[in-house]
Amino acid sequence: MRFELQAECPDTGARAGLIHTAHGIIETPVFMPVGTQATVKGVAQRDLANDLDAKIILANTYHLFLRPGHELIRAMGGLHQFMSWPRAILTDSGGFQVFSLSDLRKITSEGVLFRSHLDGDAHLFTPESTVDVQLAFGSDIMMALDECLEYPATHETANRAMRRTVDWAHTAYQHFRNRQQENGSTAALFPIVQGSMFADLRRVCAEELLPLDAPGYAIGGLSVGEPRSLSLEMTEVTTPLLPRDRPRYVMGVGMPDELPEYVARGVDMMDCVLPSRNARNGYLFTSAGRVVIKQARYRDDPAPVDPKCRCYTCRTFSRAYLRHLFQAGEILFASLATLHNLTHYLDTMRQIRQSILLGSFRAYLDGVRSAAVE
RNA sequence: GGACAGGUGGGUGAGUGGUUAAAGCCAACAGACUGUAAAUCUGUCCCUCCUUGCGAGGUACGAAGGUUCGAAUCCUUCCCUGUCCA
Repeated sequence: MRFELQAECPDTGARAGLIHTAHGIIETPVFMPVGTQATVKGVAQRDLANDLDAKIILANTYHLFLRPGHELIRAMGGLHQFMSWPRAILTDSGGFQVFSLSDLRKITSEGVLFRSHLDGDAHLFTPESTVDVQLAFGSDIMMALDECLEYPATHETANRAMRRTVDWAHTAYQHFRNRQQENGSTAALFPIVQGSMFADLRRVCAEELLPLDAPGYAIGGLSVGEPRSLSLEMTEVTTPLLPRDRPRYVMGVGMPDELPEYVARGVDMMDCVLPSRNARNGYLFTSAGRVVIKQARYRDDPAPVDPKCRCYTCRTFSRAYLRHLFQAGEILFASLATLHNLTHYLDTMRQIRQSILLGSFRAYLDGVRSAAVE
């Protein structure tokens, strides 16, 4: 994996670049649709590749390890072949499940002991094992196991979790390099900066991860319930510490109008379940703000969801029809809504990238900010 | 015409003398959702009023009467529905 920096905004931290992977080139800044269980819920791979033109998607180590299992995926030719997705795949390590499944796990210095949410079986996830599982998947970008904390957390707790995350990252790297020598994997492994909402911890964490000389760095532990301003603040204190010539990935963000804010702070990669999950819950993102399509006001609205949107859903269907599908619980709704929301996110990122390349990102950002004030 | 079984809030359906304006589910309405245990979850869901409170009135379990301190619950008559028999 190689990162090629193409342009930098003179007024902000925004950058445009290319990530070269074994499964294609990723234009950055990029938004990565989340496909936890080897599927972006409601969207066929054909639409992901054609209509959406997504260059990379996410999948999840914890979920795919439990079902169908990494050995099965390996036997099926790897994750790309298994799910018929020839483009890039980033897999999260299961670190987020430390947070989201906090009732079902126990953390030790060795790793995370999960009790499966499916059948209660115990599974120990370690920095080494999660590398091995992701190697079995054949992920293009693998994530190091980290400890994602809830918010709020005390400085002491955050420090302990951050220390553990650093240790685990080094352990994971050592293991990964050994494996690389054995099998010549072209995968990249990203360590994750933690430290909760404490700038000093974020700094220490970043500094201690730098010796890994990783091909990319992630900022994790955000979007766990903290005020939005804090997420941006933590990003802002961290990105300047990360290597300029490596992609930076902020995990789990954000709302559409926050995307350029992260980009302005030097972020190249983002992912979030909001466009897909909210779509299924009747909440659509548009160029004019949100359209909660399930609301009664759209009952007889013949307009498209977003007249400015190029997606199949907006080109073809009325708000009234989409609301009807939602009300009736029709499965097509999830597909059409998710296709739209992801189009909105990906097109937004393409606009952002374009503006950086053209040198007009500052104006773009100001436009987004003044629109938010109105 | 006769015999049974029934009629409960938008629907379904509990409740068979007293914390019952009436469970649960569904529908409807509103909200939440940020490296997905999510096609999930939460709230509201008879009317009116206010000092918005486990607040005050009013109306309500087919209809009308009755029994009772008290009735969706017991009695009488009527209306309606379903099944069966003529």
